[in-house]
Amino acid sequence: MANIKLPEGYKTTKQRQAILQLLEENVVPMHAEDIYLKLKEKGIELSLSTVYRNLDMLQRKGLVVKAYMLNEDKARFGLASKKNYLVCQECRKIVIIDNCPFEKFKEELIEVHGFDILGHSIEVYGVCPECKSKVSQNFESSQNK
Amino acid sequence: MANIKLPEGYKTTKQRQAILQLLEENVVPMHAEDIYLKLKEKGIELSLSTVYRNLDMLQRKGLVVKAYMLNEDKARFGLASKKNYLVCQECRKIVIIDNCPFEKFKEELIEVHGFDILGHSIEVYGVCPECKSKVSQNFESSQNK
DNA sequence: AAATTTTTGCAAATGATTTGCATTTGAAGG
DNA sequence: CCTTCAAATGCAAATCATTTGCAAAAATTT
Ligand SMILES: [Mn+2]
Ligand SMILES: [Mn+2]
Ligand SMILES: [Zn+2]
Ligand SMILES: [Zn+2]
Repeated sequence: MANIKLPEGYKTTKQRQAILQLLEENVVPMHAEDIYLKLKEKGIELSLSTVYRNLDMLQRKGLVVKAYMLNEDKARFGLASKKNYLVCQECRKIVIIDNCPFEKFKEELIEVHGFDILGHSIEVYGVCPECKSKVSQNFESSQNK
Repeated sequence: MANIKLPEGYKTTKQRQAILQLLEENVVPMHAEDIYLKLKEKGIELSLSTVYRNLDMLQRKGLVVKAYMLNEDKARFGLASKKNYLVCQECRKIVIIDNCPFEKFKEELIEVHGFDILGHSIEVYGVCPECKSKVSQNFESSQNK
């Protein structure tokens, strides 16, 4: 069901497939433990160390990206294709930024600093429209009492 | 010597001053333990937990930024003013990106996604000019034997 | 279906970060 | 200076995410 091709020499296991599929379904990069728990719920037998081992190898192979979010101390994992995003500070919702504006910027960096550029990651923190309206409602009602 | 004003209610201690000064001197965001060791070397008496406690409070107050670098699992800490940077994958050198190109991009994000934007962080991974030439030297000499 | 290689689960180890608590230090007044 | 009190420190112990060793299970290959 997961349409991601495993690198040469790695076997297809139900645990590995399930992890990849879950990452595909989820826009929000997940904690290792969340992956473990969600798959358990779905009735898939696996262990937390299997989750870690798979994420680690997928990351080394470039299929998965490991990232830390603001004010969090455990890693999140997501498919490498979903790398630039907006994060709502209220509800943790994530919106993928496509048409990444970085490409234009890249040229400039190469020119100015002489770096060979291998990759990048952009995180933008803010409040999503839904939470914005919630917050102003709360503010209004607190004014009224 | 450190020219950073502490937030209201916090006392000036030699440990705190030393940590801030070290962060000021260093372009590269540092591991908590590196801060601890470097200050010990300089003859300053402090403990690792003091380093952590201070970094934590400075981060909550917005003076310090905590970040994880690619392929590292422990946090680095740097002054908040030095937030967007280039990282050399070889030597870990960091080049601060000033004239952050994000501002132009911001408008677009607000318009398209309706987010209120509170902050952002950009990390670019690559190889610096010095390491580029080292790598090609190594390559050439390995070809010659 | 036997042989080979990879993967898994479990329990134990690791290592960064945090915390409790007794003691020291800094700032403010007198 | 001296006193007072909150804030900060050091140390040891605790926490908790992540890693690892090893024997058993599963996937590929013969
Ligand atoms: Mn979680
Ligand atoms: Mn270090
Ligand atoms: Zn939201
Ligand atoms: Zn370099």
